[in-house]
Amino acid sequence: MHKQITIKDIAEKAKVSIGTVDRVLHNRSEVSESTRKKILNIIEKFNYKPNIFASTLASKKSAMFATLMPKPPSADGYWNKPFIGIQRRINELVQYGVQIQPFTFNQFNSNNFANEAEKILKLKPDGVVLAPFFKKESLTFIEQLNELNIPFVFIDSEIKDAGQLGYIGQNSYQSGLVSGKLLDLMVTDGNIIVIHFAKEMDNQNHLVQREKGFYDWFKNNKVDKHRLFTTEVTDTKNEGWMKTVYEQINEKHIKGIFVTNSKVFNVARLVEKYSLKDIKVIGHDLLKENIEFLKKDIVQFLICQRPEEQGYNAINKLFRFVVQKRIIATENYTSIDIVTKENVDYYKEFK
Amino acid sequence: MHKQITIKDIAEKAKVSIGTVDRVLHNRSEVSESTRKKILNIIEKFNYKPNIFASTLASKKSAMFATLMPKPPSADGYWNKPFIGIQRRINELVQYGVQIQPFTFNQFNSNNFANEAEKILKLKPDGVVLAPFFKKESLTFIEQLNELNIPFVFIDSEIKDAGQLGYIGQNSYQSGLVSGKLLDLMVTDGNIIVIHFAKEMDNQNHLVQREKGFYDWFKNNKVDKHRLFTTEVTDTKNEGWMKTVYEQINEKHIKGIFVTNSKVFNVARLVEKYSLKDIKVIGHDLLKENIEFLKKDIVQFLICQRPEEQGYNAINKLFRFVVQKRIIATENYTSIDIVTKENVDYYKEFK
DNA sequence: TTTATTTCCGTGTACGAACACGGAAATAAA
DNA sequence: TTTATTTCCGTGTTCGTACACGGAAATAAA
Repeated sequence: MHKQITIKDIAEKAKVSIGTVDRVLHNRSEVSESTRKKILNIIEKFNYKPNIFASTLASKKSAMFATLMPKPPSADGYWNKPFIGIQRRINELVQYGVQIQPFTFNQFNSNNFANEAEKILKLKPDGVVLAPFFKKESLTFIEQLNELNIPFVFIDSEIKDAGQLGYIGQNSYQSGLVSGKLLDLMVTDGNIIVIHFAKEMDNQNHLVQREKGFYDWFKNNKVDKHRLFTTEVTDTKNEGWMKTVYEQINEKHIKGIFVTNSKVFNVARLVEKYSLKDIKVIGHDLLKENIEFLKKDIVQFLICQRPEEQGYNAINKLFRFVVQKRIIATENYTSIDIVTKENVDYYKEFK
Repeated sequence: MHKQITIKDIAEKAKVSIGTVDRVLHNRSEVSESTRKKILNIIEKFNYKPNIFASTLASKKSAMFATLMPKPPSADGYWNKPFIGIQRRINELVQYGVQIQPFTFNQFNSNNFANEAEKILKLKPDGVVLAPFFKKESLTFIEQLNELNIPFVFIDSEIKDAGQLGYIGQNSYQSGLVSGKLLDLMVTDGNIIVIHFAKEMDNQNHLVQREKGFYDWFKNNKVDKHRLFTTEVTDTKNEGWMKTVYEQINEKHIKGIFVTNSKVFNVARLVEKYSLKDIKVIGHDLLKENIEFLKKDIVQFLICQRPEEQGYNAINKLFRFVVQKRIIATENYTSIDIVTKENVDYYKEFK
């Protein structure tokens, strides 16, 4: 092992005591300018790196992180997945004394979001993982986090230049391009429809971006052999929506469907119910049910973004910054994975 | 932080000295059966976990790992990539005192492999990352590793049940299926050719498996609108091979080409040289040149396996097992990534 | 010059585990 | 009973950093 220089070594080289070096390292109290410089030079020259083991052992501080994400409606819901990754990284870090305090909010209630954010602030955690679902509320939350000097990372979606430690999520526009390409490849003739399953499109910037990318692919590549339509389905509680969509499919000679989020299983159910043939379907995310339809070849492609990995990485970012005091890359666009029947088995499990 | 119990605590509870507890923990020397049991009970009951920081600090042991992989022919060669990932993980682990000793061998010389393996054995590292290119030589190497109790992981390809800590690589057959699906999707009429660029197919089990998967996709899906051909190109030093392949393309009415490894740029050059139109090309791996051809739309898809991540994970596996003494999952099939012009930017960089 | 105040810095202890040394108690051999 | 041998266990030091305490030296105020 390449021998690392220690504080003691530095002290010897600089002909001062360990305490003095310590003061320089932590600007603890006054040190004369001359010896400070001397010590800093040596630190620089010999590339001193504190021994993380001794450091944490001596300081015996432990970090507590908070997460703020939508509450998943069921055990299969999308938002369980980032949390699985978060849990996993936390488990790995128990020996480092890292703890987590999860908070969730109702996706349709911005007040709830604000309340939970308030709770987090009271807790004064050492770091926050945040899905900035409601922009206004997120901004006030972030402002306070910045004031308290609490680092935070965005997950899933982001607000630019808000002082975040980083963002972890997908480039939705770009993933729309991918969907466009794939659906065009499969649909030789006939038209295409984009379906949004969402109660309120306001806070669903992802879906808008994906649609935009999707349309742009056809524009950019000058493909005009199909006409494109878009529709929104706000309520899937009763199956009334199916009829409406089914009629559209028939009337508009639809041969390809792009669902802008993980609710593609709805369309798959529709396809099954009406025994539609020759319809190609693309959607998002590896929900259990989506995978089943993928294997049955009712859905041809799923675009996925490794949500577990995102959660894992979010905590990891905080850990590296807060505990290990490393410098962190801000950017973190997740890969846009193209998943099909043939390779889905190698994405399902999260390593 | 949930307070962890310490050796001192155990000693107090058991009314013995710290040294005794220490002896029980490390079976260092004799301890009377009664006190041993008493201590073990307390350890069990309070779920004692050694403080990893104090432990590593005190023992100041450091691990040394060796790697044995093919020597890349150039700085752009495929085999640089796993090594980049290895380096990266090693860098992260310097503070843990982890070191690495890389060994490479000539892909066309099994003696060279054996020699390098010999060197590694002399070194007695704490772990080995190994690409078992030559089966016979690998087996004798592995046997000795097992004797010396040196854990090892396979990378890229594997030998089943050889006592490895794990395997990290792709399922080649399955990736062949994916290539089949994609190429069929793009090629509406015309025939398809599979090209192996390899000097000796003997040690290239991957390529064989990929071809097999490729063919099987058409068989399984009862697609017989194209005829399939296979050819091998053993030498690309001079451009003579191009003419031969070009003639085949014409004669056999080829509209789709599948290259079973990273040398797909060769075919792309051919396509450019002869200004071929309407030819769809699929290959493997994100080499710089391959990416360029992907962006130019001369290659339509690249199947990729995140080689950097594989290297990273290989070292990580060893680290977790050797240094952190954790239990490790053996299996580790890498994802089969479908990369296209539209999503390549999110695979290029290795995080 | 004496006393008060500021600036500067050395010493000592703690963190929790690893390990070495050697001493006491128990047992066996003389 | 004395000596030798084995079984068992306590004490003390080390790893490298963090941090508290307080003392000496330098400067300012009396």
